[in-house]
Amino acid sequence: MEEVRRGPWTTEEDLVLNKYVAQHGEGRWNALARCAGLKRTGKSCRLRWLNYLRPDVRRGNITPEEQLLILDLHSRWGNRWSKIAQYLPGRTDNEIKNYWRTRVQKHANLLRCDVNSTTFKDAIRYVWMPRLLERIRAASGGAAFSASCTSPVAAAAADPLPSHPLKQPEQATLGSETVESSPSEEASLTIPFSCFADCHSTTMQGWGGWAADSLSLPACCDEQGGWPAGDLLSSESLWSMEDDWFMQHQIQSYQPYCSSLPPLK
DNA sequence: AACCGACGCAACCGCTCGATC
DNA sequence: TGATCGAGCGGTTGCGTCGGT
Repeated sequence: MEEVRRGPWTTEEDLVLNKYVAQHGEGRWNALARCAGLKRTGKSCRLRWLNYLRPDVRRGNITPEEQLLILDLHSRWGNRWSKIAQYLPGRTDNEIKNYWRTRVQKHANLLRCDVNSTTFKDAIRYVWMPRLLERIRAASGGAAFSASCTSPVAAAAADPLPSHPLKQPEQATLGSETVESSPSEEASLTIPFSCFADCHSTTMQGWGGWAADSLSLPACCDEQGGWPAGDLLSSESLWSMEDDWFMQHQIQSYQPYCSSLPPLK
């Protein structure tokens, strides 16, 4: 029994795997590993291909549009990374999972609340996501979104304030492809990748900059590490951390979208 | 320049599920 | 119907990098 290689893949191994998949296609990974002469497990080959070698894998920072989508889909489905990844072309479940753990959970820690707590979910929904919408809208000038977006997220980003005619399409769409959806769960989900592409050139600094400013506010937390007592949105501390424009428009504009979401599981 | 801790990402591990026999 | 195997998923780990001291 030949020893199985572990650890980082070499360039040579990548070339072999690439060549073999190009010639024979994906699947039957154990057999592939054997036939290609790779001293790796089938699992390892599959993972390397899906997460790194696939030609359509996207690299670089998660864009604000992608962040918004991740937050939205995670609020619906939880840690269903592969399912979430289906709606972010070129992004892998591993990448999204890493993003969540490194960025989102970090902010939950900074706020000293559990990432699964209602408090943090509310913060995401009523503070973080509206801020993302604001940033996306500012970066795109609004026009890029309004042309092609049909998702609630995109509609909320594209529509002039304060009205948001939220659409309820029958099926979810992935770019030009239709994605199978169960009516009860995903009926209102249409993902605007065409408009995402429009906005990719406006990639911002990412999570660490402005998001930290808007969420990492220990002063908002009480001594137990939670938000101050009372309703999150009416908290004086929370109000004071956002600018007037956001308070007057963003939350108002976003709430119809939030209320249109299917119940969280 | 050296050290050190935090961070981010690639890769691994254990488990589940479905197909096949 | 149970055993086996391949594939996929979510959680976890290990290591390289980078910034601060």
